[in-house]
Parts: sequence; structure tokens; C-alpha cells
Amino acid sequence: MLLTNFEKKVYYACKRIPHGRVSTYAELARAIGCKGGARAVGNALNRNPFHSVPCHRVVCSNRRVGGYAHGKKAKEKILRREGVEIEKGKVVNFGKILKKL
DNA sequence: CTAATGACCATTA
DNA sequence: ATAATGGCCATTA
Repeated sequence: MLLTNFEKKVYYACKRIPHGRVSTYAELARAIGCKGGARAVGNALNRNPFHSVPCHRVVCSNRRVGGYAHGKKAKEKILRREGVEIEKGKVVNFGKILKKL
């Protein structure tokens, strides 16, 4: 697979998010040493080719769910199945279940 | 090299 | 509370 170094870092970091927890695009960017690169992280996750990397656990820093390659609906569905409550398109226990990397 | 793109973010009105 | 704005950054054309 033709993966850029940036993408590799994003996927490896994303893999560290535990089941039932979430992280944010900005936090992920910060974790890999690319502060301010939240948008770039989103782009990388959008092209995520691995089923093993749980990109559905990455949400926006404002508690909103954020996008998903297969539709936001699917994303919410998966998150709920993992025990993450979502209210009006927003993560309920955000501060509680947020995983800092 | 430049310009456009996007699963973002913080600020401002 | 919502909407617009400018900024941010890797990738791609």
C-alpha cells in the first residue's frame, strides 16, 4: 500500500483508541507531532484502508460526531454499539470517555 | 511551484 | 444558539 509517512502515523495513533472511548482530530494531530493538522488527519482517516484501525472513534473537538466515509449514520451506529452515547449528533460523555494520546 | 480540496478548529458577529 | 470567517496542514492535480 502506498502510504505516506503522515498516514502511517495517523493510523498507528488511531489504533490506540480503546473500545468504547473516543478521541478528536485535533488531539490525534497533536499526538503525532502535527499540531494544527486536524483537517489533514480527517483527510487521512477518510482514506483509511484498514479495518483494524477504528477511525469511527475519532470525533470533532466540539463534541460533534464528525464525518465518516460510509456515512455519519453508520458511524453513530457503531459508536452506540460500543457503548458511546450520542445525543443530538453530539457525544454525551465527551469529557469522560475522551482518550488523550 | 501553485492552487484547490477537505471526516477540522477557534473566533467573531 | 447558529452562521460566517480566516486559518491550519497533508495530499493531489
